[in-house]
Amino acid sequence: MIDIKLLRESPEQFYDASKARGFDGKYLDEFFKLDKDWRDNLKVINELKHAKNIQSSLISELIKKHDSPESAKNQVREINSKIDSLEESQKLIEKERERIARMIPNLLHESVPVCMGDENSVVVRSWGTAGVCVDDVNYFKEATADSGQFQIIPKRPASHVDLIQELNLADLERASKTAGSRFYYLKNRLVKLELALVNYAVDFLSERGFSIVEPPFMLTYRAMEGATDMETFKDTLYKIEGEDLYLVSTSEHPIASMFLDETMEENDLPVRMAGVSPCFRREAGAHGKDTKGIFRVHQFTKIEQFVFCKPEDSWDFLEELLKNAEDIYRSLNIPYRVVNICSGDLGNLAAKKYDIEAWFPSQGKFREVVSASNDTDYQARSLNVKYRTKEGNRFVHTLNSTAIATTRTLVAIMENFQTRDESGFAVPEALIPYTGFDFISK
RNA sequence: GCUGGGAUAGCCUAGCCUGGUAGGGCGCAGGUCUGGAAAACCUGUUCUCUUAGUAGAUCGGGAGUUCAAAUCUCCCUCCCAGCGCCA
Repeated sequence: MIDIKLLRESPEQFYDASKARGFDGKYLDEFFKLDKDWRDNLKVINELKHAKNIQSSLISELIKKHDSPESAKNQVREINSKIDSLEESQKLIEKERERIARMIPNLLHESVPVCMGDENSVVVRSWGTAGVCVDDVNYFKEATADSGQFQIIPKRPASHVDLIQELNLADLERASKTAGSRFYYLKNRLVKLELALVNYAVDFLSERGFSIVEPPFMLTYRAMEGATDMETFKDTLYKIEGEDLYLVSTSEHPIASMFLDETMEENDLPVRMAGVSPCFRREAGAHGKDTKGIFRVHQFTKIEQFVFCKPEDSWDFLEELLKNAEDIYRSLNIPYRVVNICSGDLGNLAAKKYDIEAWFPSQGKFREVVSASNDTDYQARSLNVKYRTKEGNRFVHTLNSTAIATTRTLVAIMENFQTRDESGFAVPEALIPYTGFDFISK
């Protein structure tokens, strides 16, 4: 959530940020109207309570002096009925103000490109030598701002959908029978390769100072609401029937909410954590997109980087998280580009976001595999996570970034390391110590 | 799941039986003192409000009784111990 005090003090920057994100400022107008009502109401309530407290101590004195307190009692009863009705309407105002305040997006970092639509996001750099089919060369050049290295390949490799069925690496039909579309039974060496990716990412991040966390895979509404933007995302979450529990859609959320309502010590910051968890996503609204295979699924495993830090350090940490993720993809030898996501395509929490998009030669496209965001104090405020300084308690800054989302990375490997004859694919060298084999074929 | 004991400010703790301004300690910050420090003493330590007060709120959460609830009643959550069940 945004800083309400800051919003009252300098509303202009919030109007600017909203405009850049493609919202009109109506909900801000609405907020200010409700906030004024709330404050006016509060003033009256506090005055009444003050009068009540005076009468109350008067009663206590009268009783001590053996005088009759009846008239004072009646006065308190009268005041109480006024307070009751005012507080009732105050509650309604507060609830609505809260609902609107939670919709107000974070301010933007100055380096975020201001525009609508993901095609306008700025390509920061590209890496690796991509295998590009003749038909895709123009797209590739454009998508890398003409700076991408590539090698012409005679035709697009087999799609991962065909390959996993051909090589007996997954059973999609039976998963759709037992669980529905967008589920999968992974099989055989693909399971080992997935476990290798998990272990590789865990080791990689351990060596870079992250502690490893396997969080709860479900969260209460309170924790989930603090960690994410429920207004936008509640339709994408699975709810456990009859319980106040939601399946996590990323370990970002259980890790962010780990310190809910806590005050951390300044010396304990920064905290770097690597979360390992399954991610459950309803993918509502994604009908027709990537319907086949394991590219977009309801359940996958992800290793996530998360940082709690002091406000003055968070922009450096965004670069650190991006570098870690890039280094992982470089070590796997998967070509990619880095994109600075433009204002119209940012989530409400993020002040700035980089995506890493891997090259998928059989789709002839760059597709998102990593998303690294600085949420500044926005998430920490909703979760009430502070740290102690000599000048008082301040909200921490939080950042998150994918390290490896297994299914998409598996697809990237299958497509980029495929043999010309489509009979199999190589295991990236960095993973061989984890798999114990260097090739997957029939 | 059952029985019992708990939850008070960053931490520890008193108050609860018997309703009437939440007290103390530690830690931290500032001050007095000092050449400097320690000790001692003093002040402060959570949240809200643009009339910043002789203001309001706050004792795990919610509801109730009452003029008044940390305190009494009911419901819920979590923690601890014992018992039960269990991969």
